[in-house]
Amino acid sequence: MKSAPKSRTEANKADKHARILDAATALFAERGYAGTAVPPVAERARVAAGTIYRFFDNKEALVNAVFRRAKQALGEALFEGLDLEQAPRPLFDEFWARLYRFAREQPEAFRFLELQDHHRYLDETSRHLERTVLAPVAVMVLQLRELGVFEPALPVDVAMAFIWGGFVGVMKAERDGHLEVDQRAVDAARDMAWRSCARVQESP
Amino acid sequence: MKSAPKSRTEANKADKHARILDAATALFAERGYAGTAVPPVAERARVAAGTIYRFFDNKEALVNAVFRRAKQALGEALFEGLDLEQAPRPLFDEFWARLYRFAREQPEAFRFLELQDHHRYLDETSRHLERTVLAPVAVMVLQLRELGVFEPALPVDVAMAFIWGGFVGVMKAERDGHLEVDQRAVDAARDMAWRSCARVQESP
Amino acid sequence: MKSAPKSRTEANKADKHARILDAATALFAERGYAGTAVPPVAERARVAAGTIYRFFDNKEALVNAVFRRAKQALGEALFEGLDLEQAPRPLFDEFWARLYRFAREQPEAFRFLELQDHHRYLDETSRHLERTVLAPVAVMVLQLRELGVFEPALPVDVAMAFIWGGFVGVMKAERDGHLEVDQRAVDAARDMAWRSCARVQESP
Amino acid sequence: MKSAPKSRTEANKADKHARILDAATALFAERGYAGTAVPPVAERARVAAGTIYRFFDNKEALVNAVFRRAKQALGEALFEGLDLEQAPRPLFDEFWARLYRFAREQPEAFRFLELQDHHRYLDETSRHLERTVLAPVAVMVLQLRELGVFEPALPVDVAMAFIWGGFVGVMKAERDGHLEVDQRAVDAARDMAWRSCARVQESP
DNA sequence: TATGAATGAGTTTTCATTCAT
DNA sequence: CATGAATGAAAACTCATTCAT
Repeated sequence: MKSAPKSRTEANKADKHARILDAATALFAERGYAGTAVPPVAERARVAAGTIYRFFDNKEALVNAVFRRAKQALGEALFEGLDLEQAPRPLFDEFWARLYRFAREQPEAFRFLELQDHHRYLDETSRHLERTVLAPVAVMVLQLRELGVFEPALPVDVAMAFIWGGFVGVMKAERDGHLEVDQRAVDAARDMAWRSCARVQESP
Repeated sequence: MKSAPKSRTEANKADKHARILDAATALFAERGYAGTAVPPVAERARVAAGTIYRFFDNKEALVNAVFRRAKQALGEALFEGLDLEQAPRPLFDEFWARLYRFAREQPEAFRFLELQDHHRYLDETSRHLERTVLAPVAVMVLQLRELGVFEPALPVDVAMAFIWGGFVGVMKAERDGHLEVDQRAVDAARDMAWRSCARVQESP
Repeated sequence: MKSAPKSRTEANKADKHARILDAATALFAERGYAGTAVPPVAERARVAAGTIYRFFDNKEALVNAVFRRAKQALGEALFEGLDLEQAPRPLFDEFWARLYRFAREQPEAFRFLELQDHHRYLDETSRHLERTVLAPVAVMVLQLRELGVFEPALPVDVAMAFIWGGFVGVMKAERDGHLEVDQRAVDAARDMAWRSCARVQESP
Repeated sequence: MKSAPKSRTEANKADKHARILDAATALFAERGYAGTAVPPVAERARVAAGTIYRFFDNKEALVNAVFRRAKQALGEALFEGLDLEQAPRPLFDEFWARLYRFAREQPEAFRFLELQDHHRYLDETSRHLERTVLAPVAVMVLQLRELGVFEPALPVDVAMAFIWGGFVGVMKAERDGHLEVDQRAVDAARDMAWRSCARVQESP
């Protein structure tokens, strides 16, 4: 089921393309888009500066490609092969574990996605992806609310924004040195996230 | 009991200083530090570009001043005159209301503070302020945990990062067009925040 | 023989004028004309920057005034009350002593005069002064040559340039740390200068 | 026995480097360091302004490179292949001729070296070169003194500073229009220099 | 008249992009 | 195609000069 074997040249080319995206992701994540010059990206990717322009029209096209790849990777990390038939709490726990694994395994992509000035350079395609990728989460939240596991009055969009923000906040706190995120901390955050949505048991 | 009236010149000077900080806060919030050139800041502040350098040694000193003023304002908005003797839930609600008011009344300061990766340019004084200003929140969380209102196992640092991140996530979702933050949404987010920490009632 | 007493205001004014010239001489000597900003001159002179422009049309007028005062001072130091009737060697020694005293008592003026980029900003009046002030030296050299004390073939202009340059070279070497100019060194230089011109005794 | 021919590109690069140094030497010599802006240097070197910063970190690095090249060139012009075994007077005459040839063939380098107050921008390496290059002259003077050709009491450092200054003074006088330096003048200056050091014949 | 804050043109320096090799 | 030196427009910053007070 493999795709046709690529020629040496093509493989090489794909390789360079990936190296450029890797380098750009890392540097944009660290210094921001405006704060990153193109030549350092080239250097980190071990290509010439001019080569970047054979793959991407300009710096803005590059950052959009970086964004899309990162967002896609996030979507895959969260949902690929996810068993939606599980009981709510195990499903939620797996979701959280996947989120955390993504943040650890692709820290640059995660961090880049959380940069805040995206709106200045994202094109329509990227913006659309932004809206699409996390859509399954909305479905999950909606279902759990219907099932009576989550608060009936919980607004789905608020819930998603809050939980996502909460996770990001924890990871950002670590980067800023306010916190060390070990398994205990991740679990604590996960439990907070769950409780924030879960239906409160009425005392008898 | 007012302080002595300032001379025209002094008032003017303070004025310019403030106008520069205002302009810089707004533009840094919108475009990021590296993405903002000095002349647009000057133009927005209605001063010449060179004037900025009479008040601030360089662009980095300016962004640090912006940061400090914003952080101070946040601290004041959250804690000034806050009655810590209230019952836990009303106290928490007031805290949340103050947070929201700050985000609404000083949107640029809020946005600058929370939507930027500051670590590249903050100096030691600013970093110290960063650590200091929200310290009272930690105290609050700690007390509520001691009182048995919050989960006994709740790690204070994780809780703060998560709730803060959740709030930021909600405001960011609004800016990104994913959400409209009206009173209902704010209340929903507040309730999520509370539940995320609150001790779960054991079923009998 | 004093000039009419000046009013307080006039004295004050003359004072400021002198302070500005002093400050400018010192800073121009140290940093060069182009390397010296006007505000530091004002600060050193304890006047406001704008005040300088009440006394001098612009920076160029200021540097010309500095030049003229320094050159005049040099002329006076060298020739005022000089007894031209002395025997050649004592006359030469006194001349050298006066030159050295000027370099020591007005080091900034001396150093400023030896800066090399004067031609960029000196106006015609200053240039004329340049040519005039040292004219008496030419006369001295000429006479000594006529008297057979100096070499008969000695070109007056070369002799003046060489000796002046030699003295400057010694003082500059001190500034550059290559040399300490004490009395012994001054005397050695003086003797070199004398010998460089003096008629060589034929061996019998 | 030639070195391997350089590729077009390499030659071109070395060329640009040299052109920039040439242009900078000429302009710094004429207007001083602070008085020279970078774009005129670029224009004279027929490169873009930005190109200068590919070769030199900043303007200060450029002026240091200019200084070193000029000082090296002076050292070579004075000492390369100089036959130290000659009789004192012919050796001195050759030294003087070399000095004059340098001033004529590389007027900008000579002028830059001697007509600037370098101490504001020279780095340690340049300062070291400054002290090193003329060291052989000191040796020469010392030997001639030992041999009894020069005055026994002649202080070497004063002698060097005086003679060097004298030469510079003569060349400066020419540039200032006080003098025309033809062979006769050069010879006259050379003889002055010699006499300034030479042991005086006692009358019998 | 003196002040010194403000100005904005000019300076040094950076960097996205091109193009000869 | 890939390279990376070169470009020049734009950024950060300086400073001679002005003018409201």
